[in-house]
Amino acid sequence: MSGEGRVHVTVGDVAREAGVSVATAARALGDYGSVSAKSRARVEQAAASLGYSPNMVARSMITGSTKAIGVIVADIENQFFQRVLRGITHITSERGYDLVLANTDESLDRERRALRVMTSRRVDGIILSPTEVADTQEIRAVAESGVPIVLIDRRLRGVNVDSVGIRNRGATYDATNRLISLGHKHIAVITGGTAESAPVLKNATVATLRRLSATTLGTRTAGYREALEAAGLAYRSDFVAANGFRQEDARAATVAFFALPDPPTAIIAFDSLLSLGVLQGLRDVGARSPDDVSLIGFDDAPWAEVVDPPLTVIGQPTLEIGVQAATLLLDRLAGRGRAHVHHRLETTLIERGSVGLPRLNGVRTGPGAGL
Amino acid sequence: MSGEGRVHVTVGDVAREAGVSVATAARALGDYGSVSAKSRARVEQAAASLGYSPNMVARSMITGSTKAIGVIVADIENQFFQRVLRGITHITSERGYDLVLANTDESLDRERRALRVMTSRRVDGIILSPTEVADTQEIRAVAESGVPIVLIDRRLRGVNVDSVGIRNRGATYDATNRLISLGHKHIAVITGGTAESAPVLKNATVATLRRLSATTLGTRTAGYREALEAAGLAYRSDFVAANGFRQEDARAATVAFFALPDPPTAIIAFDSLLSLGVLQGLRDVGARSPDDVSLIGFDDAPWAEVVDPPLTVIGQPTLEIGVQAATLLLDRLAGRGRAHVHHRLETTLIERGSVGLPRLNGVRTGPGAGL
DNA sequence: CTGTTAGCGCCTTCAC
DNA sequence: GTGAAGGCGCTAACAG
Repeated sequence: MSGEGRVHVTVGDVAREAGVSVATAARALGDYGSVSAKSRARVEQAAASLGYSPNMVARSMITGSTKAIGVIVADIENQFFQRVLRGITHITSERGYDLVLANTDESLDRERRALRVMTSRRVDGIILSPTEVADTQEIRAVAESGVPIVLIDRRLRGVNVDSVGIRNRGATYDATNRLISLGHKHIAVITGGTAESAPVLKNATVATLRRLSATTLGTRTAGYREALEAAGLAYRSDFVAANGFRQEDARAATVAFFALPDPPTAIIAFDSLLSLGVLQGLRDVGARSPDDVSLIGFDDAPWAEVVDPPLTVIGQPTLEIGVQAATLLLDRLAGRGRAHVHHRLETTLIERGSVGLPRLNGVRTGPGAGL
Repeated sequence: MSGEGRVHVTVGDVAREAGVSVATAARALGDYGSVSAKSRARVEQAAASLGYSPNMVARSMITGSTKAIGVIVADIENQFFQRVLRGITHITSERGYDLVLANTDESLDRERRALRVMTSRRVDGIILSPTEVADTQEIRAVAESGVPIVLIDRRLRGVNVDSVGIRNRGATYDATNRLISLGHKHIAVITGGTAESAPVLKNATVATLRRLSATTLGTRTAGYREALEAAGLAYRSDFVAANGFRQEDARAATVAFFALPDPPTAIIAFDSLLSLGVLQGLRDVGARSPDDVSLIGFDDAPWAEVVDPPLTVIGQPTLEIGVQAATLLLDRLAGRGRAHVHHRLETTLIERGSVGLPRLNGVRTGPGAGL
């Protein structure tokens, strides 16, 4: 066994050692109230010699604040959330808050559990990237219980909390448009949606998609559809893949696209992991980008520049999303209460080498030169 | 403002509502002791109608266990730690533990702070990836205070705690050997070390490197040096880059290699982010892999297969490292105390397209065919 | 500036 | 099986 079970030094111990009262010791140790320089010195010395470590759980109990922020992400392995996480820690660690982390893997059930964990741990606030089919009921309940929540990436209709994300519809609208302007008429999207959302993403009307904007995917799909419509291009549900958000799923979807009698000449992938899957799928079927298909990914990953071909992407200010989310939350905790806000940050189309003219009957054609 | 400041329902409230004593309510709610089915039902119903949420901080205070694990990683943005984290959550969430996360960015000071945070929060155990120049003093103190610690990735001499990592020396030894067998004589490494460790990594003897195996980098460098020695190849300190662990640093180091009168014909990068930097640096100087230089990366990233060229890597069982670390820790918490162990997992050289014959005077030569 | 006292919400004896 | 009382370590209020 490992020692005789953790015995901690308390303020009382320090006080005794320093020859002062618990209150004075606590004041010096907790850095509040006023303590004479002399007492403070004695307490600090006693604390050091005894190896005192403040007990945050006791402190939290009395102050009602844990100085902890709950972070619930949909997928830890996604580049996007890692950068966001870093943005969050930048702010929180600077302001003396620690993080309790939970991963939902896009599972609604785990999201609920995570929410309960955070409530139970009495975190001071929560930063949450809701799953696509979020349980607004539970989120709303937590928010109403008085724990500030900031949603990232996704916004939820009917839930009155802050949110930070990007202009999803505009981003895909612009990207789709870029492809259309090059002459592409057969543009497919890999949404990353799962079995639950697939029917909606594939068959709902644009109006419905926009209304159900609980989902990032819905909104992005809407932007794509709208660009198609604006250009008078036909929409085909078989060009919308929604078979999962993992790399392998995107790979399979890509292969499936090329099994179609008339494969798409361009593909937009809704996140960086999916882009990777498309690249693999392309290899599987022996297609080359941009010669055979143009490809636009979402999220500028560190590898985007060195893949073959260098990937054209819709860049999101990921770090900034985290920074803003944390700032919003901590400001609210600091009492600077105000109406709830929804920050929509801008994206940038970063053009590299994966977009070109459409290939028609084996010949590349189009109104202008490639990118 | 957001409501009148979080008022929580307590066991007392539930007890009153259910018409039982606090003790009985607490027993039903906390699921311990024995409660009649009837009381339990009434308590549960009262809890549900009141929206009771157990207060973990109060519970922790009395039980002495927070059911929380502190995870301290060196770099959240590194692929390696993300996978490890996922491995950890697999196990911990299943066994009812939550995670408190801290990032050190390879800063010793932040590592100390993180350790203090974890102590203060009274986490039940800690999983830590120590910085290269770890403060064994502080880590040892925490371990001796009775909080179990499991080290990941890196092992620390003189600190008596569990650790999980890979056979670092063997991995680089084998990789270097592979290159040597193809005829490479000028092999460089990008260690990712920083200014502090650079002099040691570049100039220490192999024996010293092995002894100071606090560091992964030291051990990896030792493996590289030993392979060189075994083959009778000269060691050159200007072939060892230790100018930082960021992508940009590796890029700069690569460019610097090619400014040498006789650039290396092969490069080994010590982690996946560094590999990416090398790839960029290669582009900067207009060198192609594997024609101009062979490249071996560390850690099989999701993008390794689709970069140009597909990257040959030393694959680590990252997920498994997390799983084993968490399992080790929780088993120890469960009282299954035993001697401290050091798990060294095996790596695999995954050969793809970035390794070939060395280029000599503009002509590729070597004993065999390329990979 | 300092000390005393009460109590945060829960679990744990200890009686009954 | 149930209830009453005590206390985990700390801070908040109030006197001095």
